[in-house]
Amino acid sequence: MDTTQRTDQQRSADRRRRELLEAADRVVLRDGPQASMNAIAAEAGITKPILYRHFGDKGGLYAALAKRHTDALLDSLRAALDAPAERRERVEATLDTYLAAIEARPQVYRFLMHPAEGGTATEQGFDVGKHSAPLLRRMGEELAQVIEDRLDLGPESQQLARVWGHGIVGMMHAAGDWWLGERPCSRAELVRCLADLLWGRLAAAGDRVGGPGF
Amino acid sequence: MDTTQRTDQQRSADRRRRELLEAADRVVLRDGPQASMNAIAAEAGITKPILYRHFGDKGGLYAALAKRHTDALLDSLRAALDAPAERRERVEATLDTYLAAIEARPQVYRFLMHPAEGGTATEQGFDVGKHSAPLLRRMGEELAQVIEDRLDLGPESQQLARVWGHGIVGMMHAAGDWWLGERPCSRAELVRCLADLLWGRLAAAGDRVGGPGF
DNA sequence: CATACGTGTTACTAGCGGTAACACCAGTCT
DNA sequence: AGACTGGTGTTACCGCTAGTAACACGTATG
Repeated sequence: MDTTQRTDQQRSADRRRRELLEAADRVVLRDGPQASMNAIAAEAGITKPILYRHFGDKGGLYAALAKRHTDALLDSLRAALDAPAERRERVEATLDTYLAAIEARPQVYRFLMHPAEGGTATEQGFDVGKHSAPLLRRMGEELAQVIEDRLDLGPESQQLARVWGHGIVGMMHAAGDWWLGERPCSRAELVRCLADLLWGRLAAAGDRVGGPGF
Repeated sequence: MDTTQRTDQQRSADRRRRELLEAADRVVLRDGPQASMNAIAAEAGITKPILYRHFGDKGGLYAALAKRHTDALLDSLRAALDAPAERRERVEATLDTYLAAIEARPQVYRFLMHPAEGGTATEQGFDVGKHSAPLLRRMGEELAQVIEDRLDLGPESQQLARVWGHGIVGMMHAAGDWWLGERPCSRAELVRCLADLLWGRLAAAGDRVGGPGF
């Protein structure tokens, strides 16, 4: 039970864990969020109980899987957000990075957004949104932090930043989801439209003739 | 098999259908989206096969259920959107209506947003967002229509309106979801923050001292 | 009376998430 | 050597789900 041995064991366990996650990744990429534990175990060349020993339950496995992808996406978003350019350019780069990511791997994106939580009715309480889409929450919080750090918003700075963070992320997400399904325009056009919205063109637009205006 | 009799039968079937939907509503309100067909049948005082004869499968029942609530919510939103007031007031009223609805019945809201699609792996294709949240899509499309009808947005009017419709709905949804979970402020404050965002305060805000600005 | 039909049931299948119980194989202590 | 311990793996099972086949009752029509 000396240190070296325990390190070896831990390393071995970690490697196994990574292998299992990669197998799970392949299956989820193939079958979508309904991938069964049986299928994942088979893909990894083992049987179910091993999965359960490593990840506790299906939620644990899915959380581990989601964390990998979420971390990766957040890294690219941070890079776009931190680039040395002026505000509008950076906003557009961030939007474009997100949209490029969901465009490149729609199955992964779908898995992250709709984890399809549990079959046997665990969790009874109606804690809305608690387990819904951790990726959206994390993106919202990160963006809120960036906004609060860099913008001067007066006394209610923190509250505004958090609302805006989650709001902007939601805007990006919903628009991206719709765009991915219908492909009504190019990615660049979508980015420009969204940036225009954030830049207040909605308030600035004139009423159409004959109506009371929106 | 004359016309009168067939009408009678159809009316009877429709009434039964409505009763079943109301029972399903109660169960979903109590158990959340994981409500089982067994539980719904028991609540309605009948057994499973009858449910399947009426709705085909679980997806069919859920779709019928979702349509009722979606229609009701969209009606209130339309009312707020059509009220005789100026643009900003109307936007705020619409936001507030939506937020009040999800605040009043979080279980219904959650059911509408996360239908928890099927246990046995139906649908193999990776049609992202197709089955995800029909409510969001419908709200986005309706808002897009209103925007296009009433605002003068120049040559790319239609495209801008659709992007904005889905984007604004997504913003409202994500912010609402987060707000419902954390309750960081009052509903009125949230509405004001979101309206500020739509009114371009993000672009207008000054940089914080010492940083390059967001 | 028989025949069709709508309404309801029981009893079942196949598959899911999750677990208990057992087998094997390494290294360690006496 | 021989017992003992801990990690890795298995088979076989439980309780649950969605969904279905097959059968039973009541009721109008020929």
